[in-house]
Amino acid sequence: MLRDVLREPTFLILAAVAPAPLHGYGILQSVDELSEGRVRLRAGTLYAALDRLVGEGALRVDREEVVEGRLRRYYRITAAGREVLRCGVDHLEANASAARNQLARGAEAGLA
Amino acid sequence: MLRDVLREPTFLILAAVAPAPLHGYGILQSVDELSEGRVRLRAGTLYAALDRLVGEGALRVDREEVVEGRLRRYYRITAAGREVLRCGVDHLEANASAARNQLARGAEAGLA
DNA sequence: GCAACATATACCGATGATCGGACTATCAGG
DNA sequence: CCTGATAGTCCGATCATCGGTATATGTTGC
Repeated sequence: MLRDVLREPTFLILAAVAPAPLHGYGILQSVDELSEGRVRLRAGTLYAALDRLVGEGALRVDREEVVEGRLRRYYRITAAGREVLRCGVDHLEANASAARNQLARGAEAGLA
Repeated sequence: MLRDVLREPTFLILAAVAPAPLHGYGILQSVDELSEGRVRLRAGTLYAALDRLVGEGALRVDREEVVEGRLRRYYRITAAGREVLRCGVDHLEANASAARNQLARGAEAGLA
């Protein structure tokens, strides 16, 4: 379970797949919604990250379908992947609250 | 004010300098504390990031002192830098709460 | 006397996630 | 016809970060 850092795209990919198995293109859209348009995943980033996450055991391929002549590959989050994501959430919140506190201390001091 | 992404080290550096001007080595220690030991900045990362942030106008050199024969260069956060950090905090919190929600939806569905 | 450690900054090559785009393919709508 | 949505694949480029080295001084401990 040795994860150094979850970058934003990777973090959001895991979050997108957390509720239910989802295919690549669906993840693309889900990440867009989850981040309220702040993050637009590149196809290259997505499929590379997907391969990486499967390799690390955070995701696994659930099933493949062909819908209207187009392949859909569904990815499912693993127990390890959920743990990584949970850890990442805690991490993010800790950083956010620490930074918020630091900003408040600066404002108090009347810093530029 | 076009900031694509704040990576964790950069984010924490800004947070460290937010309350008051601080010199490089002090930032190193502050980041360590702020992140509760989760993040250990490399010297290379720090001084490169510092130069970059000054170049971007998020920080500026406040003053230089010589203490016990050693140079201390103090960095001060700018108004733009505070804005970048504030923006980053919101961003982080939004991502964290979205991911938390997704995890809850997965748990509800009894996903592995 | 000397090793080890804290303080403080600087430089450099390697790594790897992400970016930015191109490519293939099908189907719907104007 | 052409655009846009859907769906996946591949590839070179970028650049923040990593990991380590170098330089210097002061302090602590054996």
